[in-house]
Amino acid sequence: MIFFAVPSSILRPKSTCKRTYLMSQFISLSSPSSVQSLDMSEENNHHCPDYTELRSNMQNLAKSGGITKALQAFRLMRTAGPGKPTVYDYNSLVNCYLKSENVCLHDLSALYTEMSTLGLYPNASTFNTFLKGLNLLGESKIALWVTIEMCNYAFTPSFSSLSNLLKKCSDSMDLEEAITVLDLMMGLFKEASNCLNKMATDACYYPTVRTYTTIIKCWCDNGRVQEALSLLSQMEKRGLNPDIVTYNIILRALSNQNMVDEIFDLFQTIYQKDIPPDCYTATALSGLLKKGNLVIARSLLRDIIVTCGSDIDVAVYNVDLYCLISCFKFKEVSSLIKRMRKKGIEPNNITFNTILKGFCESKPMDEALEYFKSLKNPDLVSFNTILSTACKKGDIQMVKMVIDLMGNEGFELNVVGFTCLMVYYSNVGEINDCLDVFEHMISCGPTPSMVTINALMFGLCKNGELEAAYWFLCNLESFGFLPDSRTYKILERKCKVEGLNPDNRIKNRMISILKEMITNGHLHYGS
DNA sequence: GTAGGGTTAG
Repeated sequence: MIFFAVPSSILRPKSTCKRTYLMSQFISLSSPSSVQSLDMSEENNHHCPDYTELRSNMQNLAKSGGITKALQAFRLMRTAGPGKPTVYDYNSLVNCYLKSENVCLHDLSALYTEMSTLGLYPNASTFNTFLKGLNLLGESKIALWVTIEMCNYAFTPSFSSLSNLLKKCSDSMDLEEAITVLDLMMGLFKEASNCLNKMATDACYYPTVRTYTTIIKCWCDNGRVQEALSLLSQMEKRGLNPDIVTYNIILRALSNQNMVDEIFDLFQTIYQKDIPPDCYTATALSGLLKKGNLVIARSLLRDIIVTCGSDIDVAVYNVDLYCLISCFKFKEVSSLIKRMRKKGIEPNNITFNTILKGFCESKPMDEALEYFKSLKNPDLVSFNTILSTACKKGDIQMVKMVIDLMGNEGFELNVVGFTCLMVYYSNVGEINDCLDVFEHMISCGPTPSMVTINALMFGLCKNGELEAAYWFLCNLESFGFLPDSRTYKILERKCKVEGLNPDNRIKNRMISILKEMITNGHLHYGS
């Protein structure tokens, strides 16, 4: 609710939005036992506010700037059930307070203290929200303290928030503080290589193949394959020979990014060095399959399976199965399963879910559902697979049925399920309901992922809400998210379709939108 | 007893 206050206001009329059957169903699914009777005041003895009502009351009090009453309302939320209020509620409290016209350091400090009093464990958004408030107040010294506290909690401040802080410190000639911020900015980017260099100069801590591999994995997981490759050559220069584990990690990253030439080079190196590939080498190719490079992936996979001989495990069979299904070779699926069992390898849930996905993508819905019902132990991924298909097809009856079924089987919607629902709503043009789902995630969890963010970005663009999409992109960081390459691509593509120059379009639109938001009192910070 | 790797859903 709070997170999306601005774009919602762009999209919606002032009247309250409708709650569909589906919305109430999944909200009750995500917080099944949170509704309890509670007296709010003596005059209101017969009224029993639920969690949503308590939260809304707390938010309104915080927005009006009455910090004492807002904190009382926040504490009252404890009566709404175990685990309440959540850290999301707490972040919402702080965010609402920042929207009031009475923001002062004393109150902000009282709010910070409340976190430890109630034993709440902060998340990255908690710190980003406080930093936003301190930025608003121009309190750079305290902002630096909060940033260090954020690092102590093992969260990483964004580069731009550090950059902003650095500017503030430099402007006020706080040289010592500016150097501290600069130091923090340099851990973000140079920590790993500095650490390696320091280790290399000290014989006692000389980095090993495993040390390098650990860091290479970190780079790969963050999509920084080029850095990973340069680290690979650095370790070789230092006389450390990468082994199959190192190569598998790099191969997986290359495969995920569809870097075919580099994959061939890597295989050439592996074979030249006479390092035999293993099961992990085979499964590292799944990214290539997902990118549609079926012929190359299958040929490499075949070679590996021949080399591995009888050592292949269930994961390799699953990737092989993925190949068959991607090539629509359903008739060969049962013989593969038979081969697995003959070798004493029992198919697992991943095997069945891979087949289910195949049914969902290339068979009529009733056949997919039939296969789903035949599963002995469907897990959350099975449910999400069928839910995703129903959502993509815009089949509301099926969506309802799957959600009801999940509830009956004791499964709660996770971030993937919620994202599927957002996709459904944006596909059928119900962008307000899509926003409702997103607001629900922000307020009550589960925490949205970058896939969720991009699904929303896609939904906004698809429904012609470019202004909201630009606003959303430009404000992501303030709320603890960093746009990835896909986020930008979605906007770029939309601009191309409309024959617009993305740079000018974004720039001009943003200026006018921000001006309008400031005029209307929606935006209180940054610019 | 001690460091690093994979396959299914958004």
